[in-house]
Order: sequence, then structure tokens, then C-alpha cells
Amino acid sequence: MEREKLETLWHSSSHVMADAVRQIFPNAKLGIGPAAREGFYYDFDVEKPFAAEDLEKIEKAMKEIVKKNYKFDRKEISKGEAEKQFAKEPYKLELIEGLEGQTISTYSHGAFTDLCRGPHVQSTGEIKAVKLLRTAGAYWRGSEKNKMLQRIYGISFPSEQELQEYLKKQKEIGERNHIKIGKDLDLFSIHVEAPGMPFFHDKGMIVLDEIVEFWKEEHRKRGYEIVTTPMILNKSLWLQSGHWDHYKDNMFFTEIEEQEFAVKPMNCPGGILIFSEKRHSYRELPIKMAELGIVHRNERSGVLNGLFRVRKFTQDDAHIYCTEAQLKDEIKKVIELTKVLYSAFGFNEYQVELSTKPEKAMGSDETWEHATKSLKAALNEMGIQFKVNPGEGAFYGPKIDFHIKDALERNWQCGTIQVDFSMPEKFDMYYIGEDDKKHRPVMIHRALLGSLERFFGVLLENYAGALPLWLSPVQAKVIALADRHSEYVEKIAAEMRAKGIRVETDVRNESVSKKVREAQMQKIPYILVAGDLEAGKNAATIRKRSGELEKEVPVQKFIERMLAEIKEKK
RNA sequence: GCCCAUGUAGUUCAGUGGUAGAACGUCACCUUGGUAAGGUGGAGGUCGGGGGUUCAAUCCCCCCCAUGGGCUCCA
Repeated sequence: MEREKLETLWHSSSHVMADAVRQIFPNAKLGIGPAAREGFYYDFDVEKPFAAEDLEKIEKAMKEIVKKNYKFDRKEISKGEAEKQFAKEPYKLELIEGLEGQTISTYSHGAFTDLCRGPHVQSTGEIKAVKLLRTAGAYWRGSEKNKMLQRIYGISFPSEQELQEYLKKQKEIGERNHIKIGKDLDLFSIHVEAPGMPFFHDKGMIVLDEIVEFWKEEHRKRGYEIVTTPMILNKSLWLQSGHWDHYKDNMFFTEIEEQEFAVKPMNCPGGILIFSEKRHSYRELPIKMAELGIVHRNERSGVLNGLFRVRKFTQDDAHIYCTEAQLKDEIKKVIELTKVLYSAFGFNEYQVELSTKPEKAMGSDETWEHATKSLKAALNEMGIQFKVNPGEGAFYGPKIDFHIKDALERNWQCGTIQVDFSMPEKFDMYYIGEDDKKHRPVMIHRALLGSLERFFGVLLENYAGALPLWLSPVQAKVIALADRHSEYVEKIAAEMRAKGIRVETDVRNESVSKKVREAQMQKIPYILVAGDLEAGKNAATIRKRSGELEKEVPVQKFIERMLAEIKEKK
């Protein structure tokens, strides 16, 4: 069923849910109830938050309403009539107030009427399958200054089968949660002693190191310098950069010999100190300075989420200093690099957004226009589809964001390319132009993977833990059939290790099936089993992650194959 | 930060107003195996932390911490 029709069904389902809620909780005040990204929700102002049992009751009442197969009736009414009709609904009155001059319509089914633009399905009977999923608090009109209402999320389909398929898929998705994978594969852990600051174990570090090594190579190839700046810097720097005024609430502070210092939440001020340490000629531009910068941000406790949202993370940051004339081409180069990185990690689909000048902004209109045009032109010339978010840019410049989908279909901002007019001015940065005069460079901030931590999380969910060979923390496991094969197994593992392959052995006193099963659950790409058949021939039986078997493969030949596969993938 | 839920063995989870149980893992022994769990036995828990109610709290109440799902905010 196409998206549009489903959305209509979901929207209608939210009306049915509101009807059901009102039957059970007559005093519930109605907020809004649209179709969501997947399913629908409705916000209610109730005295007590809904409990799990309430959801069951509401769902049951909904099914009754569906059974009655009420027709949806649309009616257009005047603002006065609407105010009269919804006199007991404060939130609806607020909405009506905002509809000045527009057509006001209501939809009714049975005895229930809601203020609504529509459209809706013909009748409630079209909702053949419905399930209420969870409750959540949600601020009225999305502002934390407003009252928090109680939201119920649900899903519905035109058939029971589709609902069952949906639920099954959700369950599978839940199983590829990166936190669970991280624990199962011994990649990282999170402890109460450091909320939002994950601990990476050896196997997790192997993956991160591989990512970093590849990242550095691709950057060096493209003329980036790679630097590291200190994690703690004097307050004066943050005053100058403006972070003290605008970002203080998100920063951590410390003190050294009675002087105030801040733990960096961003890398740019440090990088600028390197830039400004010496004079630069226009001939040197663009200067591209990259840093895998560890930043700390004091995120509010409620937003922390596995590796997706943390307080300490590593940005694959870089700052590009160039002339306005170079801006477009530099942005194109950054986008090209983004594509190279994403595709190397298996992401070929992502959403691109362009955010333009906000109301409060610094820099002249002309500068903004030139920068925004450059960003747009770069995207267009690269043939990249994008969505424009008017007024969503940073106060210091417009930006392009890259969003990657996680297993739960949530979009996570990873890459970001931001033009900045503010920092060069605040730090009085300049280069010497052809005319022997000082000129202000344009600064581009960019992080392509975004945060290594978040990217790692998205990567794990994308592959359900079964990372490509070159990223796998353990690339091969060699299993001994019986005790007498231990020595042989250790010997071939040593040969592989000598060639740089990450290999583990399993010579435990357990059945082959069990050892294979465990290696398989660890998502190890290649499992080698050696027994009497193989030991005499310097061979092993190979099992791929897919379960496919290849008997008595000479070890040397297999090592070459693996090395070729690792190399090719990069 | 706000709303809701959760926190019990290394892991996944049962459970009860009279201080705990399973499976897997771990350890020992038996078994020496041919591609997703071989068998037997043992060890292992101040039931997230702190208060309170009670003769008695892991269970009921309050506070705190953390985690998850959302809202708001963000890479």
C-alpha cells in the first residue's frame, strides 16, 4: 500500500484512538493527533499518565469502534461555530485561534468529532488491524515552555497480516541494536561512573583504528594536514571565540593555578591558533587542517543514548581556510570525500539538507548569499538531491548536513559542512593577498563521519554486527577438531597472524558444533576447522559467515585470498 | 531538563512482606568430536544506592543514580 494511503489510514486511526480514550477518560483534553513517520499518535492532557493496562483498554475500545464501521463525515464551519463546538477543549481553541482566515473543517465518526483538515478513510471499518505501541510525554506544540501532554503511539494497517509483518520486523530491528551488539561482541561498555562516555574495549578499538587509518589516508591524499590540539584551553580563548557566551551551558570547566580553563566542546579555536601562528600567503590557500578531535559536551541527561548521543566524542573534524572564490570548489571536494567515505562503509543512501540564514545571524546579506549559493551550486553540480531548511543555519553561516538512517529508521546527522564568517573575524584571521594586503579567509568547518562514536553505532546496526572483513575485530577463528589438533591449529593461526590477519584459536574441550556456533554468533567472517583430514596437508576446512563450506583449502592459498579481499575492500 | 518504564548471578530473565531461582557462561571431571549448544557435578547474588514504614523489606513508601522509549536540544 502506498505511503499516502497509509498515512490517511493512520490519521484516521488517531481519531479512532481519541474517540476510544474519551470513552474511557471523559475528562481527557485533546491535543493533536496526526500520522507519524510510522503509525500515528495523539496527545492528551490527562490527570494521570496512561498505564500499560490503559492502553489495552483503549485498544479494545478502538476495535469496537472499527467494528461499528462508522463513516467519516467532513463539515466546514465558521470560526465562531468552531469556537462554540470546541468550547471545552482549550488546546483546540488555541489551534482555532491560529486558523484565522482559513477554512475550518471537522471530521466526525459516530458520536466523535475532531477539528481536522483531513483527509480520512471512508469509514472506521477500513482499519483492519491496530496496535497501540507505547506512551510518551510530549510538550504541547513542541515547546518545553508548554505543558507536557501524554502521547500514545500506535500503528495500524488494512490487514492483520501487514500488522504481524510490521511487528516481526520491529522485533528483528530491536535485535540489531548497537548497544546489545556492543556487549555481545565485546566492543564497548557504558558505566555509571561516566554517563555518556563509553569505554571502548580492545575489539572496539580495532574497528575504530581501522576507520581512523582509512580516514587519515584519504585525507592525506587530498592535501589535508592532520593536527591535534589540547583538550583543555584557557577561558580567554573561549571568550574570544564566543563559546563562553553562547555555549557555556554545554561546557565542562576546570582550573589550573587559579586560572579558569574549559574542556573543549569544539576543535575550531585550537586549530585557529595553529593557523594564526604564522603569516599565510594567498598562494598557500586553501589550507586544510584536519583533527580527530575529542570533544566533551555537557548534554542533558535525558538525551543520552548508547553511542548515538554521548558527552564525550571524537569528531572527524577539519577546517578549511580559503578565499570566497575557492568556496564552491572546496565544498565540492568535501562532498566528494564524504561520498568516498560513506560508500567505503556501505552507506549509499543518506539524506542531505541545506540550512539557510536564520533570523539572528552575523555577516552581511551578500556574504550569506554568496555562501549559500556556493553550497547549492556544489550540491547541484554533484547531482545530489537535497532538502532546504530555511532559517535553520547556524548564526555564523549556512550548512549542509548528511543524515544516515539507523536500523530503527531514525535519521542521525553524521556529516556536516558549515561555512563560517564569524570565527575568522573574531580571531582576526588573515592571509596576504596578491595586492600585498591583508584579506579575511572564509572558514569551512566539516565533520564527515560526524562523531566516530555515533558512526560506529550506525555502522553496527547497519551490518547487524557482521562487519565487512577489513573492519572485523576478529577476521578468522581457527577451531581444533580435537585435542590432538591443537598444535596444528596454533601453527596455522601463527602463520596468519604473521601476515597481519586478526585471528583467534579455539582449542577448548568442546564439540565442533559448539565452537562453530559461538564463532558464528561472534560474527567472525571466516571459521577454519582443522582435524585429521587437514593437518597432514597444511589445509583447513573453511566456513564463511553465510554458512557455506569449502573443504580442505590449503592454508597458504587461503591467506592470500583473505589478504586480497581485505585490500580490495578498501 | 521534562514524561513514562526499567534496574535481581558474568549475560538474558523468572520470582516473593519471612534475606532468592532458571537458562547460558564460568570452574572441575567424563567425553576426543567433522560445522549453530555432548554429559555430570561445583562455585557464583549486601536483589542499583540511601532513607522510611514494619517484629521482619529484594518486594510497600520517599529521595537519589543509571539505563531504555519519547519530548525538547544536538554530531
